[in-house]
Amino acid sequence: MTGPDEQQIPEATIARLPGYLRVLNDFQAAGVTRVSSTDLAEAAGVQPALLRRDLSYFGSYGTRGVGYEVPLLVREIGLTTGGGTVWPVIMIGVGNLGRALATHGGLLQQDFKIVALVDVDPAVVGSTVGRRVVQHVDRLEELVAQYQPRIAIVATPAHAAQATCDRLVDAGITSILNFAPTGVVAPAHVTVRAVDLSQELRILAFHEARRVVASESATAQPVQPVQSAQSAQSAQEYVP
Amino acid sequence: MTGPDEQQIPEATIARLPGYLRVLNDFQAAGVTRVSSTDLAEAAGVQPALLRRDLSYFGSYGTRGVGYEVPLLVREIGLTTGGGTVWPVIMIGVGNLGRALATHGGLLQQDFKIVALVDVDPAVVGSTVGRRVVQHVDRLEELVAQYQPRIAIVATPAHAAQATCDRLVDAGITSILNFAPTGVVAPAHVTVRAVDLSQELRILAFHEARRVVASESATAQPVQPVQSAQSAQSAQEYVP
DNA sequence: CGCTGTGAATTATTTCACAGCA
DNA sequence: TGCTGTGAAATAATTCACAGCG
Repeated sequence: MTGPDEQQIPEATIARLPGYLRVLNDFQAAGVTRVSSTDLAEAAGVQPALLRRDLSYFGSYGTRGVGYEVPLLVREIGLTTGGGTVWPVIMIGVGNLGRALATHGGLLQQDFKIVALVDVDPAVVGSTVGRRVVQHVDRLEELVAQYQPRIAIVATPAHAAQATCDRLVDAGITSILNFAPTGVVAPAHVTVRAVDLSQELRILAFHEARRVVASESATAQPVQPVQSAQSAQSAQEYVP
Repeated sequence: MTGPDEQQIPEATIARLPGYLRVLNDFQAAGVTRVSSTDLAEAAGVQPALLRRDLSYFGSYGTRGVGYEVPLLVREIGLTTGGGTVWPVIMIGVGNLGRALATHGGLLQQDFKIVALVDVDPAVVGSTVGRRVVQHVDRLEELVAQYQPRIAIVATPAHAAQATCDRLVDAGITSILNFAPTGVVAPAHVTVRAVDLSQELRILAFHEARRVVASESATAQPVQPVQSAQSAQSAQEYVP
């Protein structure tokens, strides 16, 4: 048994790293080579102490009295979050949303590459989306074996999501980004992240509904400082 | 004084409510009228105790020894998360992603309605997307005044996101769902939620990168190199 | 008896605040 | 001097475990 020494990086920290990387890239593009935790934290929308704590999990990349070297930090966080390699990704479901995602610059960025697009609809199979010909879902296992993706994007209708995920997991996929408007369960060794548009809207609606109540009843109290929830990621991992 | 009873509902709980509502709707559609915290929790992917705690913030909707009445719970959570009204929503940015979102069933569901679509691109302005004619962004303030939306969906390119949000906030928007691949800042009274696709992928990549390191140190057996067999494991130096 | 609702314990995350180094 | 890195404290979120009611 390997000892329990492996510093466990908090999930909350992990979820913030891409954000740090983004603002660091902006700084770098602007020619900034050094940045203090205060400035970086402000740009990223977190407290300076939290930023320092987050970075400290990876080691000492700052210089006391000076700050952090932007290029160094970009490289370190980049590597930590999987940069430096091109991750092959398979996408299941090429409807409106899938098509938008597949051609969306954000997903095609540097470190990720969609190696296969899959759908059931005969009207879609065979068409070209973002330079790739959409394959029939029957070939899913074959395609996974061929391209060896570890990450899959599921953009199927709700009713097909769970079955699709099961097949993906069986085929060897270990990370799933689920856009289907339904929850999916997967074995513990698989990381599942869900992005649900209507859920996000509901959360906003909740806050709006609260605001109405608050402003109606607030005559003496200052308006509820409804904290703005920056960066919302709902991750649901199957826990045994 | 209204007493100290105004229970502050944890943000974490709020984020889970839409998920509960979804599985409750599924149960209801399946004709289930009662459900125990254990069953509901399993379907929602949380622990039973957590579900009970979450629901307890809203009052006692369960019956000891029996469980929860599905219709009652659907109604309560629905109302809490803004159901029962139709929330007008304005969308800024009608590119591939915006178009997909606008026509996506999830967003058009029951409680939300896109009342205006806005873009800058002359090639897009004037076209019809999901029964709505895309308006020029110049009319943004006018449209907000006309339809009184409180919620806005921002699906512009990164460079336009902050300016767009500023205008929206000035116009009176108090909730923003940001799909632009950049962070935006807003006054404290505005709720901002961000959905960033590439960030989600990076979080998955982080976990994948970790898995490689973990399995390598555990079995001394190198795992299948990812496609371009270059240094996929250069990220193994984060052991402090 | 079975299941909810919840105080208490536990765990996770954030913030404070300051020692220590460049 | 100025800013990082981090113990210690504070806060938030989750889980345990069981009293209490239908």
